[in-house]
Amino acid sequence: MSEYLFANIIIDISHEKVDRPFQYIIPQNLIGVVKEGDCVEVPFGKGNSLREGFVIEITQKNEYPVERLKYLKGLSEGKLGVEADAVRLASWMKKTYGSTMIAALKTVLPVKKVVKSKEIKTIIRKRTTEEIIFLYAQAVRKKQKAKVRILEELKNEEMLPYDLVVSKLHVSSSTLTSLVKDGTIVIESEKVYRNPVNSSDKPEDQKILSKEQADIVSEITSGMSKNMTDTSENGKYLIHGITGSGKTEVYIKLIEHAIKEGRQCIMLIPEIALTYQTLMRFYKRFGDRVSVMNSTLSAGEKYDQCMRAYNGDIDVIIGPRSALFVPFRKLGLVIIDEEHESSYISENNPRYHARQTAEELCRIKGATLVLGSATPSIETYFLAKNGYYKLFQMTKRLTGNQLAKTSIVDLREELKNGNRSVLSLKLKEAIADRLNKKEQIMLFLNRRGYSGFVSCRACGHVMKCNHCDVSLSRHRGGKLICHYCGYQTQDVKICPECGSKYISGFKAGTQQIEDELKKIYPEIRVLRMDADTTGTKDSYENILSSFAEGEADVLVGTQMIVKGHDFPNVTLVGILAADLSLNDSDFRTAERTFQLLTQAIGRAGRGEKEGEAIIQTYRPDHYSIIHSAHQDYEGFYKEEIAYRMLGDYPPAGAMMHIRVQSAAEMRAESLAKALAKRVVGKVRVIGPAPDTVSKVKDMFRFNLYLKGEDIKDIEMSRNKMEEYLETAPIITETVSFDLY
DNA sequence: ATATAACGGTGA
DNA sequence: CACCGTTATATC
Repeated sequence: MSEYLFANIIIDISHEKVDRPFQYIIPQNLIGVVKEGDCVEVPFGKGNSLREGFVIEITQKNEYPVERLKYLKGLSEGKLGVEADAVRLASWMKKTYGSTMIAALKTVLPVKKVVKSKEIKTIIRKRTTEEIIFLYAQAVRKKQKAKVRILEELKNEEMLPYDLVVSKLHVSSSTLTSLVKDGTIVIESEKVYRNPVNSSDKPEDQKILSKEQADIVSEITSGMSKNMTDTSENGKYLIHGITGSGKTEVYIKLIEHAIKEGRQCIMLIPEIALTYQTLMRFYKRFGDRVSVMNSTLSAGEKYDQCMRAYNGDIDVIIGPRSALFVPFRKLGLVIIDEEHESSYISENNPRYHARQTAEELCRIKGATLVLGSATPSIETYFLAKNGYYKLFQMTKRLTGNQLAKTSIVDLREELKNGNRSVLSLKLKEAIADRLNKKEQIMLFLNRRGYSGFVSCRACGHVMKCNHCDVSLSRHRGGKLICHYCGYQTQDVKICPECGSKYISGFKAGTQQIEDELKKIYPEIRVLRMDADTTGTKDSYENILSSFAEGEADVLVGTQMIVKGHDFPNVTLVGILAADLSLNDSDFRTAERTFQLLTQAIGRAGRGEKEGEAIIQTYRPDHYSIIHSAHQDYEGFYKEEIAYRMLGDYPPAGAMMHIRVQSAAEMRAESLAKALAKRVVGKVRVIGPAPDTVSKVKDMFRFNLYLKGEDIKDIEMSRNKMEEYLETAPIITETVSFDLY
């Protein structure tokens, strides 16, 4: 320890490797003046030439002998606007999510990588539309599916981006070479890349907005324009629009407006929903001013994208949460589509939440934030109701076709009537009907939360914790444990509600369903999609596209099948056990169930034909199921928010989840207990208790929950815990903090 | 980035 | 071995 204060500084971040901070002494007169995230001038190198750097940490510990440290020169006005903004954002992330500054910087700054410049290839059509149509018909006849897909696109487009065709249309390079050989197309490299699809000369794409859409666009754009002169107050909006109400068109208009004002846009999309159709709409409108980022890009390619943005070569970036950190100089608009999606929360450190981070980014940049969803998260909707976001409702479907006719089947009745199959009578009939009509079916198995909870097959009763209103799960040794508070009780043999002996852990996988279907309809062609059948991202897309091509009658799957893709020929959606996710042990289960069901129902009847949805459940009276069957978000919200208020769950109060992992069970538990003692302020501690998955890869997990009215108390408690962790003798333990 | 140390080849 | 050009290395 010494009497000095030191500043850890990163020099000239855009050029240097980010992971090397240098330490300087803060001179007396600057103590209290220099803050974390500030841009400062320091003498650097042998010549002591003055360089600009960013303060990432202020500390009393010197990592280096004091005699060899230099003095910080002073504050710099920091003309590197983009970098300074990034550092500010990183500093906010560090504070909010409790990561290290280095980790935060690494996510925020584009990591410089030596890039072997990969040429961008373009496919150019060499035949007339008539010839293409002829070839298309020929391909259909020969059942050349890949060729059909590409020719279909070529009917309308003179040229297509090569990457997009390969990745999103699943056309292999061999297919393309054969097309090149017979002279249908040529492939050109980026050097001579011209973009014929210009935003201005494509008037047929300028769809006329409905009144609903136009009103939203005009209100948000006028706010954006005001923002040009006064950036102190940036607009924040939530668009609640049912599926098919035309949100994308609104986004496009908003982006156009921002570009007209010389500003750039970031549009976040859940990775899984990045479909070819959606992308093409943006390409057609914005040509080469738009760029897409996805997880298949290499680090070098990602860096390339960032440089293009930095140099002003593009105006729009579309991508998953990491696209938020693309360094635009004059960012004017951030759009987050499907705002409620869980993929917006980062899994690794810093565990940032894209919505909150976007909000801070917009504040720093004076940019407008637009959130969109058919089923907004309760938190967001709550904030919108309280005026924090301006709320817009889009209630009309553009196509005019109706939402799927939805019915609920009570599985308890089915069992009473002697049907012990996973498929109810009504669903079986509907399946037979669709098979007859050669229409397609999706069966959705809500398997989330299948973690050994115990339910009665006769009455649907689920064993619950007496203190938490969450389900208990069965553990080895005949114990039922609440993973939320740690409450334990003995396993039961007969249902305490109805006395039936049909009480057991619920089991049903996609495999069983496939077997069952094959038994009843031997001819049926089934495609299965779950974590087991989709090892790679590619196989996931392959299954979806072969289903879209009509290669199967039924698609059976878990969550993944309800997102993204439109299948116009699907007229029946069956939800096999709607309440399974209700037995998740966390306060957001009803919300997730509602969202999933709403999305699943929305899959039926996307084309011309009318759709039908059948929800099978043991809980036909549960509000999340009833409201989703009626597609009634508002009704669901009212009940859900009342429940949150009652239990002090977010958004009514702040809540944090702390997970302790250790190879030794005892150590994990005792560390969790030690952490619980560090809590300060008005904070209630719940737990520690073993996680639902109590052991993963030989690491035992314990959870601790903090609840409080004021988020500051919780943050303070977290800081205390982190302080403790620095001194604690931790060997194999890891701790993660997660703010809800 | 940039100064310097270290390296390494060349020609007298 | 002095001399210069290249390359590796550390910068608090």
